[in-house]
Amino acid sequence: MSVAMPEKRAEVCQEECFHPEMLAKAKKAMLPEETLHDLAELFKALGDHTRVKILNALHHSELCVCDLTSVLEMNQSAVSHQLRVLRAGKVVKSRKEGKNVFYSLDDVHIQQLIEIGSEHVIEQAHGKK
Amino acid sequence: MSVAMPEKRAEVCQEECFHPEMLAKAKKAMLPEETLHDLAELFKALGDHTRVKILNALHHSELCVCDLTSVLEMNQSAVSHQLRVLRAGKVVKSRKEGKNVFYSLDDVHIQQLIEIGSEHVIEQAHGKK
DNA sequence: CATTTACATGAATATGTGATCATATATTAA
DNA sequence: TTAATATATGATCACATATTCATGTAAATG
Repeated sequence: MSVAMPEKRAEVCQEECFHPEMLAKAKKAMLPEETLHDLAELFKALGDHTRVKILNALHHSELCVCDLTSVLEMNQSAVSHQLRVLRAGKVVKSRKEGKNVFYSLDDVHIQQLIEIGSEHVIEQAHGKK
Repeated sequence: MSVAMPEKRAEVCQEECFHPEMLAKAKKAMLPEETLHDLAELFKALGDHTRVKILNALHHSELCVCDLTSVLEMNQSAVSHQLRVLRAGKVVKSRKEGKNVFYSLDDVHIQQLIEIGSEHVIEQAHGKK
């Protein structure tokens, strides 16, 4: 095979994929590139075991870095590095008080994301298989 | 390093970090490890530019793979690979019809995650700096 | 049957990322 | 000032992951 085969594999199916109106509609309803980019970055910031644990710990109240090292049972450096990612992704905010820095969830959206996400995975875990 | 330095750096701050009750409360309220793990995997599945774009395209209606290659302007292989990740993470579901496979968001939670996440990043982008 | 179409997937590669170690900075105390 | 404490951060390394290429598979069609 593959000696003189100029016919490349179809990059897009040729039958207009059954419902071109839906396709056109979907294309029109796409969020702007920048928003999609930021959205991916947001979820990427949430998409790590350590960071999810941090957010879960911050769900009810602010905590300082060393509180978090205690909850997570991880060393301070690792926690700080992850907090940096969460700060950069506007997922948490920080407040300095003396030698301590207190972290909390950035806003109610983050709380909602954690809550809805938890509901989802818990539902998946229980039955519904 | 490490000749006679018994004094290791404090792994946890020594003053009980100002509010030990909050700490105890946070520890108690932690979701089970398994849930946190699944939650991180869920967000990880959402945390990619290509996959966010796929979910955005699927927001209003199901689409087949080649519809998606058209919306994303990516080759079919790359799209299929990402769909596999979304399937594994229970983010989308699929339905076979003849030669085509139609994908749609798994449930309303996923829609909500996209909506709330979008709100968040749009708010961040507009002012509020 | 053989061919085409729509999709899935293994391998390879380049890039991204998390934990650790060492160290820097800032705040407080002595 | 010097020392100690709380946190931040650069460098490194091991590992994960996204895209591409090539190929496999299932359904429809001739």
